[in-house]
Amino acid sequence: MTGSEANSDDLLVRVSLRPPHQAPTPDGSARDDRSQDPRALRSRAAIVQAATTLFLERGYVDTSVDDIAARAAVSKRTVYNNFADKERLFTEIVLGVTATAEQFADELIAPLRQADDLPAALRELARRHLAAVTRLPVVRLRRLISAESARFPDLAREYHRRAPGRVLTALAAAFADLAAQGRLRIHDAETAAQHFAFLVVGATLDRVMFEGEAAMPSGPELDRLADGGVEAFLAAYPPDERP
Amino acid sequence: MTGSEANSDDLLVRVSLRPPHQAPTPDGSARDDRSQDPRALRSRAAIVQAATTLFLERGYVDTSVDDIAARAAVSKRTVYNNFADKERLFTEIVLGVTATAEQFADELIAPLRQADDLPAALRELARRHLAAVTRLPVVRLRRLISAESARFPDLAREYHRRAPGRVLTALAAAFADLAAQGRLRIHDAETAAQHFAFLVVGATLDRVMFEGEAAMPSGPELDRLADGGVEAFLAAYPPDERP
DNA sequence: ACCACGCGGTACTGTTCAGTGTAGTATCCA
DNA sequence: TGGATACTACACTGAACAGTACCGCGTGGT
Repeated sequence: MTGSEANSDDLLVRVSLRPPHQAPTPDGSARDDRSQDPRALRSRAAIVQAATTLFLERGYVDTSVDDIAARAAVSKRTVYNNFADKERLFTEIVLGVTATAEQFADELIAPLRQADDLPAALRELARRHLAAVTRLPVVRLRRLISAESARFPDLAREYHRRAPGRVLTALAAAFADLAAQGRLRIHDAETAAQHFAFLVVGATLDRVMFEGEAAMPSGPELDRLADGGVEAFLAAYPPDERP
Repeated sequence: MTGSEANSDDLLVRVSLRPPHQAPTPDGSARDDRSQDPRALRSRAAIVQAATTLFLERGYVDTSVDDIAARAAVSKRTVYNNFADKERLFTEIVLGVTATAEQFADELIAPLRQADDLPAALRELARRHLAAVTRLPVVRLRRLISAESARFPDLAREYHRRAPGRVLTALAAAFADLAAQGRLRIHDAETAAQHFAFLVVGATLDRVMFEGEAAMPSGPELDRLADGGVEAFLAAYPPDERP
């Protein structure tokens, strides 16, 4: 287990351990959902961990259920006891990851609203954003989901809406506020948010999507790239001085 | 065959019909390369057409050699007479497409050098670029190559260097010239090129990579997006007036 | 202490697919 | 016209893999 290996922990994967498995008690009787048995919970967690890692490392088709079971130290039967089939396992994992991405987006943008020094806040935001987006498991997730967007179109849409899209909508909302306060000269907040985001992450993300992990820029290089994007943004959308 | 179907013609696929097949005549005798027989040429072209379409439609793993042979109206055996294996067929096709992308990049940037009205030339360039990059087969190619970047790392690097990368280097060179002529206020041409490209195509490309063909913006919408990117770029990197 | 149930192990089914072998046919070129 | 060669059709191998069946075990709840 080398240090450079993709670890699902990196994504803070905390997939719901109480799946909706069946419709909740349509007959009214107390539910014997396997969601209570600690054995089932342990197995389920192990499967999710293993599957997340493997899907990100190898993709959907090149990951077999046998591989997942082996890595989770669980029998294949147990996988199928917890997940109806491979597709549901995949979608559940992606949606779990998506939820954490959504949370990240909100936390990323929040500081902007009470920033005294707007340029400094934007620089900090940009650095965080670029660092997050170029992390290896995130890049792999992007590759994976876009590749499978034909097989799982709804899933791809949902991911995009809640992960990269969420950053843009939150950013646009913050920009709109700042514009209303007269602190940023912006007429179309949504466009400005897109420009900001892709000035900062566009080129690097594109490179990393194709060139392997080897081409990953160093930390200082990432900061330089982020700063360059912010500089261009501030030139295009100049902040008004504080009154 | 519906109008919305991906057609490999869209990419102007003209894969080399004279493959390097074997090392050229190591024994010195005149080579009987199958590259002369019109039967072989016809088969080879049909296979390339079919494989290009199918790989773009379904991806690498979900396209079987049987499918390719059937679509090319050729026996499977003929496929293997022309290409050593599925992987080589794939790489040869991608490299062929890459070559046309490379050519497109050069033709896209060329008009910039003799432009009288620089902002107008940039707007025109941006519209062309965005339109090209969001075309369905191109998007599918991006998905495909990034998805297979683990299986074909060299191929992915090569594609990126020669297709999206080529646009950036050509643009950077043109910007550097314009800056030297005092027509554009730029200190780092490479950074400026990246900013220009991703202001124009970033957000749209990202959306289209995930959301299916359904979410593809209309032509006028694309133009609006391109114009918005150019406007922001010109604000950040103002052109000096012509002397 | 009991026993139900989730578990591991293993073997199995059915299918898909890359790649090969072969024998006979059609096309090219000299 | 004849010899070479690429072609088709089809059968086949071997491997991988999703999903199922079954059995015996051992943990967890009561």
